[in-house]
Amino acid sequence: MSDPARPQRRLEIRQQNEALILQAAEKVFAEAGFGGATMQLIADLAGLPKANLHYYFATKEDLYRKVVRNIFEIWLHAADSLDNAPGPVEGIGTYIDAKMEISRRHPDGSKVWASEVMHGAPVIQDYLETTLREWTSGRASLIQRWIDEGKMRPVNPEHLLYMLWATTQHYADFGHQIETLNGGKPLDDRQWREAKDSVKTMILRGIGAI
Amino acid sequence: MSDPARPQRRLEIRQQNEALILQAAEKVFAEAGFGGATMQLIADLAGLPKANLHYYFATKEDLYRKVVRNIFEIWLHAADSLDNAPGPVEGIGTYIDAKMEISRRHPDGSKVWASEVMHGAPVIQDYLETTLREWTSGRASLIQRWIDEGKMRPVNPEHLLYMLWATTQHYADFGHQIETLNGGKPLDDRQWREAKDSVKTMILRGIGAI
DNA sequence: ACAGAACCTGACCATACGGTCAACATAAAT
DNA sequence: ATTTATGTTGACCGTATGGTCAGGTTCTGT
Repeated sequence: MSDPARPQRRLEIRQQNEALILQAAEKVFAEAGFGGATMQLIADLAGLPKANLHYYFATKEDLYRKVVRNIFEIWLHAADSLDNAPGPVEGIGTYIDAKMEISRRHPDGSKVWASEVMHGAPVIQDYLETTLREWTSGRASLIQRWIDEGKMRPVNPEHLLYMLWATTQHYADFGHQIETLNGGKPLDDRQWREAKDSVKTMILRGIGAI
Repeated sequence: MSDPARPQRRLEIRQQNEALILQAAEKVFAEAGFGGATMQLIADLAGLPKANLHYYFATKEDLYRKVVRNIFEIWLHAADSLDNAPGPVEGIGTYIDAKMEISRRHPDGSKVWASEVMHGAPVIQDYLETTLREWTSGRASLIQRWIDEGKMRPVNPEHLLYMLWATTQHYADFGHQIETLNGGKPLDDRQWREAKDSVKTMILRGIGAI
């Protein structure tokens, strides 16, 4: 039935279904990997018939591609905290907070990203070579500036960035292992705060910023 | 043809073929994930007919299970360096060296392990709950002892262990990303030395051991 | 009211995959 | 020399999966 009160019905439906599918896909890809994921599973989780998925996303690879790019965007935005910071304590401190928060709220995305990179970045390679490369060299310069200004000890900026990525994403990618070592229970609020504090303290002290 | 000069022919063949298959399997599982890997691919890489794989390993899951357990063993042995060390500088320093060396020489194993844990540890869960849990609490006590003896600042031992795992394994699991950011070339000897030094310096300084 | 576009979906298809098996080859034991 | 156990392999099978499509429904502009 046509509904004159909602003139944008078509657009609405499209956006809603695409979001539903992408959300389900992210979870299934995270849990099973690209090869292990099935369109049927994603369809079931999204509550749509499988054929409907193929109406919005031509192929499984196409759907996967969009999931990965979505994640990449979120990743990049987290870096805004690094810029416009007066020094490493605020800049890197907030960056760690932001990335830890993503690991907590968005673990599936982190896993899909890790999986993609581990398998040689078949669909995101171009982004690695352009966007990520620029991003990295930009932040490396920023860190170098802080070093030159005497705000932290001289460390290799690239390896510092790797350490930031590794440490924060570990709480998402290896969340299951951490949960198991935590007696089978996910970290609670207090434990997440402790994790953040530990990471921040060790890294900021490690670079001589505090 | 029978060869009386080699009375152990059977054993030899078995060991050689099993090793060949496990080696090929590790690579394929690392590159494609469990779901994406096919027995045919593993067979081709091992230079054996597919049916032969099923003679030595009943199912794909069985083969995968053995690959994962192999890796787990290597992992645990790397920890010997932690024990019998007089303090954190030597203990954690050598541990980082050992784990970085594994990441460099055995990246496929690291990826398979990461993949397994990311997907909820379907085949290694029991090991996580027994062996790894004991291992972790043992090393956490060791670290706590060092703290009590004033050899390092008070930090949360668990989170320090997570940081050690995350940082070192990152060079294997995200090796492709690092390679891309390094201009498409793998890290050379000098760069690996710099990576090790960076990690060691930042962490040891981060815990106040140096 | 009507036409045309966008959306929906059950049924279907080709393929690829894990796994089996029967027949054979080689090695070891007697 | 003969028998038995172990290793080898091409051909085959059932199933699950990604993807298609025809026919239908709902929406939107005129």
